[in-house]
Amino acid sequence: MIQQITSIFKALGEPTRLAIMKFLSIQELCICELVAIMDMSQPRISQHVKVLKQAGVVKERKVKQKSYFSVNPAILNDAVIGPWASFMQCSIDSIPELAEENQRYLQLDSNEEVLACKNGCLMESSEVKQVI
Amino acid sequence: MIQQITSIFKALGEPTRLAIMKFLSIQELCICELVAIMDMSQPRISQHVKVLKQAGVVKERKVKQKSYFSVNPAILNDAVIGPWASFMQCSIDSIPELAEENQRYLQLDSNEEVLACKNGCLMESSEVKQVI
DNA sequence: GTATAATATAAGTATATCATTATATAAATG
DNA sequence: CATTTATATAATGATATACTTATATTATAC
Repeated sequence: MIQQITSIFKALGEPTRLAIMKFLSIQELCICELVAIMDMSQPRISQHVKVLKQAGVVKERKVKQKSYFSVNPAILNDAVIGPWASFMQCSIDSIPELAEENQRYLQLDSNEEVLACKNGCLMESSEVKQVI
Repeated sequence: MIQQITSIFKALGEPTRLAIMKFLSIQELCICELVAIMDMSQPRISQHVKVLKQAGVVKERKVKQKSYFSVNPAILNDAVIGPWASFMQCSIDSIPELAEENQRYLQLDSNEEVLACKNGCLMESSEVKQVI
């Protein structure tokens, strides 16, 4: 789960790839067209497109020896916001990668450093905002 | 615009920061509590929280000498998906950072490399998917 | 089958990000 | 005002990502 989300956000968190996404959202394009638009080397474009493809935000269509890319149509909903919303809304119990962190979270009150830290300002501290 | 989106996606595209976001979504927490939960050094936590804060996805509340952090409540809607949706849905004309790329995009048909590339497979190529 | 075309991969370098250790700042306490 | 507390910053080293150049792959055309 965490890996999927970081993969998507990492892929989109880079200016060149973001620009590529923008153009692919308007029109299906092949590598050579992206090279012309972005005015960058072919390997650079191929590598960035590969990252986008591995993150699942673009799809490939091969015609003869050429590769046409377009954005995953679900990109504005499920493909990007879906995993993010699921992650933020689900119970931490359901996130295996955070099992140890959750154990420590549930036992914050018996943590020595935190107890020491809370002495004196307990009244003002953490309000529970949301319990799912 | 691009800088804002890459800033947000970069901030969220890292496992440690994603985990921090998850815990902050449940409860406001101070640095020492995050240190205990994540079992990481204090500077490491402070640095990651700083990245999240600069991206605008968490907010800070200072009480005495302590800093409490919580997620920006709009994070599931406006703060993350808003800029992303705006970017993907707006006209490219309205994105100053892509002005040069857009010029080349609009003149793809007179690009020699692209013309050469299209000879022979023009029929099968790019279908316009979306024109805004 | 050889040559060309379109894209992908590899290797090397440069840069950016992450993590650690040490130190600095800012606020509160005695 | 010196000391402790809580957090922030700086400096360094380690790792990851990005970019370039060169080469490999894959498919078509001759």
